[in-house]
Amino acid sequence: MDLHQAARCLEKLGSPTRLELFRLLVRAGPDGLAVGELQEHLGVPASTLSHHVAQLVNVGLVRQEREGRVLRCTPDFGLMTELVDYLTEECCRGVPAPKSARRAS
Amino acid sequence: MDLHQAARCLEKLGSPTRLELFRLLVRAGPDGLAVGELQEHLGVPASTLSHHVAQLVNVGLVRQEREGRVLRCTPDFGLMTELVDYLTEECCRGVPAPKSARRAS
DNA sequence: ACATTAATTCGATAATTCCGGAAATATCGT
DNA sequence: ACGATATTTCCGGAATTATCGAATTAATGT
Repeated sequence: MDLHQAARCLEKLGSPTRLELFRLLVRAGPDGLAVGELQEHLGVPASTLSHHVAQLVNVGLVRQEREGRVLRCTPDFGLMTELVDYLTEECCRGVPAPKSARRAS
Repeated sequence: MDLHQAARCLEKLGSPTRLELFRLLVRAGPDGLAVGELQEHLGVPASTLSHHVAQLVNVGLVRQEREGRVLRCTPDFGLMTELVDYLTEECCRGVPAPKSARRAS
């Protein structure tokens, strides 16, 4: 994860609607949620929601898989973890490396 | 840290310029950096930079303290850590708590 | 008071994002 | 083929954000 990818991910998570959307997916179990289910939870018009979902898919934080008429959305835990790791490593401690607890890749 | 505060912070970090700016402050030691020093590193016009800094100050991720003619900027490690913790807790694991409780809960 | 340096605010323009209804596409059941 | 459901794409307007030169405020030294 480099700075530009991190910024793109942060930008997309930096909207209340999209952050909540992503949080719903994370908490929704391994099957994730269909777009329609997201819509019920979030209460935004279909086209608007579609735009938000597309942006998260675009940066890779959400994956979509067709299942009949339904598009099932699942979060990419790996990418999200990379993002959090980047923030922890690059933006949370003053000194380059505190010599202890250096476990991340 | 609630969802809306997290979204506001993420939004402001979600710009390459501001993310690099914040990263510079984090890595700059306890005295942080003056706005002018940031400008040298980032190479962006003074007024543009001032807006970016102001946005980070606005959400509380950066503090400013006057020191003579110079405005010294320092990152708020506490808030940044809260943000990372929020993401870890709310957006990184599918199940509410993975049974083997980690340290803070 | 004046000049100098540091940084912000102003003002105007350009670019981007957000939103949502209407139309289009995809899939399924009959 | 037709109708129903799920979702996206298209389109345009409204709102927001980005950019940066010029003017302005703040602090210091002479």
